[in-house]
Amino acid sequence: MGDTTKSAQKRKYIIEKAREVFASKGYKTVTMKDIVDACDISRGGLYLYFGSTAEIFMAVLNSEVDEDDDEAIDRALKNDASAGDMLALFLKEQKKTILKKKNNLTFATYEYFSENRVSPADNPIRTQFETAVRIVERLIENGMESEEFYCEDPMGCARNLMYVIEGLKVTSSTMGITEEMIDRELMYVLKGLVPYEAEY
Amino acid sequence: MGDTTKSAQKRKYIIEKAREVFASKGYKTVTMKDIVDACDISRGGLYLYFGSTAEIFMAVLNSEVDEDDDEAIDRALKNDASAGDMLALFLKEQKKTILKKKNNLTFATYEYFSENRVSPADNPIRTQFETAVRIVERLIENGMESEEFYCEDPMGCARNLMYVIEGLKVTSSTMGITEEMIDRELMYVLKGLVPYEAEY
Amino acid sequence: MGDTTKSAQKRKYIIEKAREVFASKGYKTVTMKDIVDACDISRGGLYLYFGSTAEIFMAVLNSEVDEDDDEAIDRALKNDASAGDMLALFLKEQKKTILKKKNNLTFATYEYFSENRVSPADNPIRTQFETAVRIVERLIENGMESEEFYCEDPMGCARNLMYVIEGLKVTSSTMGITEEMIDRELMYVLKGLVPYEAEY
Amino acid sequence: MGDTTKSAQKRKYIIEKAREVFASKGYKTVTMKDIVDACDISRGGLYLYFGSTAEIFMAVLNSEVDEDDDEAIDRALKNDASAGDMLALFLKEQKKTILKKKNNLTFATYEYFSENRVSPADNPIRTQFETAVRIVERLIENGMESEEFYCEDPMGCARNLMYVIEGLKVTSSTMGITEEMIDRELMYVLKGLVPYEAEY
DNA sequence: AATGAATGAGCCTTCATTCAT
DNA sequence: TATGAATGAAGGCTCATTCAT
Repeated sequence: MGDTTKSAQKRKYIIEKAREVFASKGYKTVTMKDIVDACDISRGGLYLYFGSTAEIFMAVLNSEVDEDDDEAIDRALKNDASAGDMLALFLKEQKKTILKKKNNLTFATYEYFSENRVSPADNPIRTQFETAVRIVERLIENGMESEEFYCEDPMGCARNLMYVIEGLKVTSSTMGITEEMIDRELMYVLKGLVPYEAEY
Repeated sequence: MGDTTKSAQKRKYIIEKAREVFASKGYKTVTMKDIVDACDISRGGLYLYFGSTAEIFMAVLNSEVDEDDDEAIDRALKNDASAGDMLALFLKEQKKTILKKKNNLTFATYEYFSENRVSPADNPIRTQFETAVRIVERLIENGMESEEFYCEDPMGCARNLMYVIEGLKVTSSTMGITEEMIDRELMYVLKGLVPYEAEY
Repeated sequence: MGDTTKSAQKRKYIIEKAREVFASKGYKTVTMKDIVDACDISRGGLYLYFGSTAEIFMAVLNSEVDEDDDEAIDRALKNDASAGDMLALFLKEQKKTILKKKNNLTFATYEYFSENRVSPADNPIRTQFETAVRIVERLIENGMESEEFYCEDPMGCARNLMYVIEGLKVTSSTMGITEEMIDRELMYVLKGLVPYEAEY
Repeated sequence: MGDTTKSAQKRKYIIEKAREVFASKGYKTVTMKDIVDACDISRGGLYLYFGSTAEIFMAVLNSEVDEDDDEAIDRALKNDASAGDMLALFLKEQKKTILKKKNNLTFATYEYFSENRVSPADNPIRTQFETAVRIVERLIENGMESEEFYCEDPMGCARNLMYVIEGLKVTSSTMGITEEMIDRELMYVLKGLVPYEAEY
């Protein structure tokens, strides 16, 4: 699996370097020259692989191989973890994403999709958002069966949680945020799920 | 109050025109030329008033003189409105902001403060955010006194609401959003406040 | 008549310099930089006046204010010259055009209209060609009235002459030509016009 | 006759493909990349055979192995055709050349020799031109012997005809031309050859 | 022979910024 | 104050040409 030709390797290398550039500068102000410099290749050389920053950015996004949440969730599922543990794990991953400085593409992605409107179905951040909602909803339902959680509207609660997380992400990108602030918000939502006391 | 000299008038005029530009193009990609064109003044003329797009953008932001929520709230307060009505009014304003296409500086502001990190105290969107939280918190408390609302953690609830709104804003800028989607999320939060049934 | 503002003067200056460039390099291979260098202005400066070499070339062509043949012809007409003298004058001008090295736009014009096909009505070289045919035809007819010339098909003869001249022009641009060669061809045509002997 | 090695075959193949490129784009704007693309070979591969577009163009020209007029003329001569028929045949070939869209190198050739001045003796279009003049002259003389034609200056007439054809060629490249226009001009010249009436 | 990745020069175009008027 | 011409830097893109494989 995976093309291992030299060309494919270099493509991968460019994508990696470009991710760093986008993570630190956002999307809009990144130039082909920025990426050329980061990769230490020639101007023309870059054009052999990508024709524009938009193309590179899409390649960067597509290489984000869902390793984050989903993989961790899958691992957790296989381990017969409790719903509470799994939700905690999910939230831990989200926190990591919100807080990480290096390689954080959140804002660049906002910029890209603010400039290039795509249909909802093709919009990866929307798809990701909706997937996350469904995952959380499922976790809540599982938690209700095992009597770990109590919730009158699991789907509504899942959406509420994800919008809060989206709000935390943008807050982090634009105003700065601390781990405590994230914990406080997540905890508030979780409290609404726990029958008698919070255990997050 | 307010400088009414010709110079001040022109400054104001530039700011108005510039707001339209930022609202439609965002922050990063706006050039001095864009603003010169929008204002229909000379290149050199603009420089007499502002030295960069950053400077103009800050002027635009500072001219956003709290006319939005606060003014409406103030009007409402004077009218002896109930807490429920006032919260409904506040949310209506927020909805309007999220949905409006023209003159919507939300994303440009994100871009600006993502690029120019300022200390929390000087960050107007943070200040605005915190002000909004305090207003909502106060409204909830008022509502509890009048037994319109029931809430165990008014501050937590207020913050939850504002993060959801922040999430809705960025969703609107990047994925598109409908009025129904906004209503659904706001309703979910409000339901948690109503003793027995939702009346929003 | 004629805009005398500084801007118009500079425009004129650029056109003059550009003409020299097109005359020596043809049309296709001329770059904006070539013209910038010839004018000794800045890259950006040129763009204030013209957006492309095509635009400049059209401006050069349009500044070719018919001073050549027509003016000379007009002068001649006013002087009550004989048809023979006038035709001789016309041909002298054509010869000059064919032979001149400096400022000869013939080939550049060929290149331009070979690349940018325009409708016959808008094609200046076609218009010029047809005008010339009509002038020659008229001169022949006048010459017949004054019994200087004899010709069974004045229009056919006029066209034949102009196609020969066109052939001489392109020959000059691509193979080189001498004054003698031109004279020989023109003389051949003229001989067909003279009742008994050639007097050109 | 003819090298049949693989290498020579490939050279031939490149020349053929290149001819199409020059015919459709002219000479000056053709790049090595254009030819590489047309041949579907590698960049480096092309350089094994040719070092520049100029070199390729000369190869294309040299492969134009007089198949056109001369061959047809030769065929005609062998068939004991009359001078009138042969001249008609010659003109038909010329017309075909002027009118054909595909594979028409006329203008590219003009461009090449306008840029690269060569001595008259080495200039293939000049050589071709002069050969054609001599052929026509000969045909006229033959026609006089057989009393098909009458002409006081066969060489002058032959040159006149060929310059007209040159004029028609360039007109075709730059302004467009119809078959009728060509016929009209050729007919005009022929009429001058026919003792009493035209029979072309 | 043949490939095609890589380089770097060169042209295009747009902008921020300055400055004489 | 106000203008807008002028500059030069910066980034985009393409191509001729080379070279390791």
